[in-house]
Amino acid sequence: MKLSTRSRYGTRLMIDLARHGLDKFVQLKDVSRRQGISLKYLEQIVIPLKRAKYLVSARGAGGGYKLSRAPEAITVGEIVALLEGGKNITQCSAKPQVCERASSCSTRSLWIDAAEVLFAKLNSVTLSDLIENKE
Amino acid sequence: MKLSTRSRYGTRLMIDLARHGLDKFVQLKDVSRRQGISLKYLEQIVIPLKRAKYLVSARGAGGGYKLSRAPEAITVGEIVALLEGGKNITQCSAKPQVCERASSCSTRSLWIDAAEVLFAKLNSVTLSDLIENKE
DNA sequence: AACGCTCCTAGTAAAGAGATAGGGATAAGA
DNA sequence: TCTTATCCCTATCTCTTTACTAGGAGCGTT
Repeated sequence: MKLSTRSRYGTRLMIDLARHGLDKFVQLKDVSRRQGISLKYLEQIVIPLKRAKYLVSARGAGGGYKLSRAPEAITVGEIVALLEGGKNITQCSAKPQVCERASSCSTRSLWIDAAEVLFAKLNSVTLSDLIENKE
Repeated sequence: MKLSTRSRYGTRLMIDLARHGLDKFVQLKDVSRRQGISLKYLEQIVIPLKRAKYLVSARGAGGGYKLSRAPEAITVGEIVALLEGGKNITQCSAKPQVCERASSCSTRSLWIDAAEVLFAKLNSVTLSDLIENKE
């Protein structure tokens, strides 16, 4: 029941871009230095974020990444859902077939409801809400 | 970001006891059969629940377990928090010292708030709320 | 005394987390 | 055109956790 480093680092990466990359491309090298996260690890985390079009990239010297939308239009919930691989807290939420009891299980709908309130909270916070506080 | 089987099985165990063990002791063997969970695994899951006084046991022939409180007085949130080892979604929530950035991290308080709404939801549901539905 | 149950301690296989490593593709600038 | 900076892709590796399985000791009822 712990958030993975992928979600947490991914969120920090996005906040870093929101802080420094509104107009220009920001290099992962710099994010790595500022956030204290290994460059090679960041390179992996950035892939799904790029595929999902949350950011755009430029290759070659002087390249980097920047947000493809305004920070106000990107919620933490979206980032977490993307990097965690879904909005579910249990396997049976999305795939009832993994448990033969799913159809009649009184706990299953609770796990689904719980995940819903969790992501409702995360979706209520945008990147711009998190820029304010100093590093 | 997935609930462990310990929490999920533990919750089902407690519900099973709420259904069948209000007045008498129920054997884990029977819970195992009804819930389709290995007896040996249940024996492990039951330990923290017993230590935390959510249930009482009787040894020897005819022994077993039963709830120590009314089903209305036990919430799923308590069970999950116990079996997951806390109400936190990140390590840094309870132990800021694991991350040198904790004191100034704008995401940390978000992870804490998110865990709070999650457990608020789980705490709003008691065992008796879950007995109603058929197995 | 025999049996049935809880209780305690180990062990273990598989998966996932959290990285590290090496090099290829691409584009800017000298 | 060459060099360099950067993204991009794939593979590998270690460690921890998860999800069990196993064996037997302790205890109490019958």
